Amino acid sequence: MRIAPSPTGDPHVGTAYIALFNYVFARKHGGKFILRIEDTDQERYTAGSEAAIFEALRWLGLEWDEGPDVGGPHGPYRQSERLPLYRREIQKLVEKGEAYPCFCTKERLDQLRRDQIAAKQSTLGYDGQCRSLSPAEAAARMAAGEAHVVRLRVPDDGETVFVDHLRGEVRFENRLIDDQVLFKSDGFPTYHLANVVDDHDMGITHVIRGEEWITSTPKHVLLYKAFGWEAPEFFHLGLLRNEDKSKLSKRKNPVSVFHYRDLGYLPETMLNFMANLGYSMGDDRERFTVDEMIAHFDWSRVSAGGPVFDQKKLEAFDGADIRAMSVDTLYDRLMERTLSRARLLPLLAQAQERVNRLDDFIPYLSFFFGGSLDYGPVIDKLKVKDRTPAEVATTLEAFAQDIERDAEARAFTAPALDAFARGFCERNGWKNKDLFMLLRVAVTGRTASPSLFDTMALCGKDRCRLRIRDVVALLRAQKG
RNA sequence: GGCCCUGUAGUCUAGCGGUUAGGACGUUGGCCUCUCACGCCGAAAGCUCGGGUUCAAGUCCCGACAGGGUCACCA
Repeated sequence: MRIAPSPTGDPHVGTAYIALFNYVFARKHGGKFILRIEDTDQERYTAGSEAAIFEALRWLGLEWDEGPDVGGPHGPYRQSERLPLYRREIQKLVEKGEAYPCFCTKERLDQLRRDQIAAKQSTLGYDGQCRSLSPAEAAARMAAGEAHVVRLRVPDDGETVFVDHLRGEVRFENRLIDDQVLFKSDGFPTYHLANVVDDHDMGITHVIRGEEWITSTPKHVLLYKAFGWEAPEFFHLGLLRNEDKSKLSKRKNPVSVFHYRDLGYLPETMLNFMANLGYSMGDDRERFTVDEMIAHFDWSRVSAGGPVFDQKKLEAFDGADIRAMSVDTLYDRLMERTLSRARLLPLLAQAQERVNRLDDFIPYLSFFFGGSLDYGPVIDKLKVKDRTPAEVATTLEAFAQDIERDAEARAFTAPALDAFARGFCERNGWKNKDLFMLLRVAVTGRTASPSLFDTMALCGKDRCRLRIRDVVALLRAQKG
């Protein structure tokens, strides 16, 4: 069993969801739960997100047996550190004729795609131009240093069948499967190659992943066959959804595990809630621990549909669990996370300059805690001179989105936010004053607060994002 | 659009040929109560549609429809 996230942003609840099922299944059968980092995409790689994945999974208590930080007999556990292995394996495939080098340029492929779309061709894909290159010619061109990728030679006829243990037999016609790129011209393997090679090398017997992978599974099966390896068992879990049933997304929902952690949801409740999204005990029990789930776990009780991630129900579960604690335990939990010394100290430093009595600290600092705010008292402050509410909403939304695209601002530190916000105003023709006040009101619900960017940094990205989202919705709901 | 997956109340689910279709969130009525919340009791709300198979179908088969995913030198 393994969970193999790629470090490309904040740790996603979908990753945690899949991890839960991998973890439970591994524990149930005494197998190993392996964490492997799939960092073969240099462009999307973001620093720090690997550590964030560790943090998120550990917060939930989903400890792995082998991984980059804990080691194990199958290391290394980062794909970027396994490059020689992929090179060796792809070489074997080429020698066997199961894969071939392809010298087609990006431009030619783009053009090919456009032509296919223009011709209303139902099946898009590579036309196989380099398939028939003689080994000698290919070798010569490679020796000349010509840029190339390596593709899998997918059979033209027949079909590839595999069993998904949640759905039964799934069949794909081979002629509809593209000659997948296995090795990129930048010297990195693609997901398909790295995944198959690693799963085999690490002795992965059961692949539990999201339904989004189901259409690439035949490619993987073909790859196992090309290598002459036995394929693992496959289980594709339904995808977590937004309320409108589309794949759970940052646009429409808080999807970072840290959002839930930082707003004070209980990790064990998160786990129980996610377990209910797809798993059922069979009786009417829905409140259970991970250990109970492990003891009970059976694939026949897992449903294949993609569940909506219902915040309301999570909230209800969390409330019930809070109520079930002794006040003593509640105190400990609160101090340990919400009112920890580490968290409080920087907040107190901010309040110290603005507060006169000890008792005023808590009310003053209130906006650093909790989730959504009541904008009733400051509703008028959400207006910006000469701009429509719709315009303001769009700008706020763009601001929140663009932060993610900025390598510095993404880290959400005060100086980075400051620089980013100023740049954002310049790019979008906004006065600093206008945007800053708007943000202040959105994030704090007040017109007076500590320095905006310190405040945002201290509130945390997820809390800010939630509130900005709230304000955007509020503005859109207003007419005009 | 091609291919693939899925289809029980608004949402998460139980059901695996014969049930008054069960539970939970949400919604809602009431009780409790100085208020709110909690708690307790109750209610409304569901088998996507159409064909088969069968004495009998939410349960099996086929088709339609709907939703989702996927068609990259991203994972």
